Amino acid sequence: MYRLDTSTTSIAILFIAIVRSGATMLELAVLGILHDGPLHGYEVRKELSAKLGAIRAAFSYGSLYPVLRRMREAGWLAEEAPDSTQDAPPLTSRRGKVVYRITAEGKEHFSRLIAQAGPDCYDDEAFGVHFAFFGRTDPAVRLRILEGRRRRLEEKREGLRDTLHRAGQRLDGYTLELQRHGLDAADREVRWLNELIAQELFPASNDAHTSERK
Amino acid sequence: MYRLDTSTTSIAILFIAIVRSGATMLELAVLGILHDGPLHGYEVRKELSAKLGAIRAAFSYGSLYPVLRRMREAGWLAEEAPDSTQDAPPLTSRRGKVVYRITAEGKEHFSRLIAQAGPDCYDDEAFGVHFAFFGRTDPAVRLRILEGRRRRLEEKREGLRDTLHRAGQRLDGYTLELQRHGLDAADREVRWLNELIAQELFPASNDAHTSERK
DNA sequence: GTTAGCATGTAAGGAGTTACATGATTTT
DNA sequence: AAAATCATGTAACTCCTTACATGCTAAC
Repeated sequence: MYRLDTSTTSIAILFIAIVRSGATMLELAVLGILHDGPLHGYEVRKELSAKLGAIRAAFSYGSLYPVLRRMREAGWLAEEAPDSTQDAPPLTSRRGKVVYRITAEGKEHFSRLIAQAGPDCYDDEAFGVHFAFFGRTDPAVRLRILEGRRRRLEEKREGLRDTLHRAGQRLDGYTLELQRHGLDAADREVRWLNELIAQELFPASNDAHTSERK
Repeated sequence: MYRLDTSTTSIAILFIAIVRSGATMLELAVLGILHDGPLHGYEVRKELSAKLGAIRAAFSYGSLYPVLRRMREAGWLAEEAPDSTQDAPPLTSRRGKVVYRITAEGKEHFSRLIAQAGPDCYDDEAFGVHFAFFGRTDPAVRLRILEGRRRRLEEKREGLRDTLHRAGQRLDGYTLELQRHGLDAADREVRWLNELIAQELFPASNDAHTSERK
């Protein structure tokens, strides 16, 4: 009995350790972006800014570079040999570009992070980052995330409607306007998600209104 | 000359200290919410959640309580005497509710924070918080913030359009969809801001389409 | 008399930013 | 040769969350 308890505990701890191992958005995004080919830090930021421009401002170098180093140390990234390509070899002293590529371990880690996709990933930002990498995400996981996000937004909508009804009269005009705008945005995003979910379920008709019913 | 230099430096440091003195969103929000009357911590969170529900999730107690304490120490809040009202006096030992009210200094600080309103306050969240307290904001400052926010969104829109045009073909369908949705949301918010700005400038016609032209 | 909800707090740490410091390469 | 831009990095700090710990009050 004691033995069983102990091993159960160990497994639980291991599980927790895996589940909550520093899955920051930045790490996920870096793995995702390097999936498409090696880049150096500066380029990583640019690509990330383009890919995630819709959902957040650019990451600062102050967070990017340390993360790249840590990810290399963890084995998820490796420094690309600077040879082969016609980059003039440094010749003088050091401090050239450092080109990173994703390793096999890195790809595995990325898949694990994506598949895990817990309730955290229904937040505005986390959802956006996950969505941006849907191209490399399992269809079942895609659906789960879309539905989770929709759920989250529906809750938010309810909260806002509640506030408008129950406390509406004692809120000033600007606050009311803010609630209305938020409610509207949430409504729109729910509709957007509905379309996306429908497309995931019935990937058929590529837009044009076909005569098929439903 | 030396004297002048030294005092100039001192003034500069003091100025910096004032300008960048921990103007967190939470502090601003607490001051704003207590402007309407004294509350204890638990209630502060509830009121804040209602007021800011459109723009962010509830603050955690883990940040709220320490902030309340620091703000009391700074003199912006004071503990409301628990007397007068019919709250049964504690009788036994301690740890009753702690009711906070805003002080005169707190009101001043709030006004200063609002009037300052730098470029930081055009971010999604900071803008939302500032907007929520427009009822206590000087009209000129309101206009400045609305226009700054609009500017910010226009830049974002440009960035997104750029990405769609210049890198559109090498982005996958999901990423494109994300950009389009972001662009749409930005468009909408710009239009919303345009209406708000118009209302600030010409506070007349309270909605109904009057026959006045323009 | 014990569960559930109200209420207050602390300690540790996560995920980033800002500001700084430096060097290489390209443009003017 | 100066200025701009590309490129890498560190140290200190900020703001907030999670997880924990505690106690009071009402309802069942």
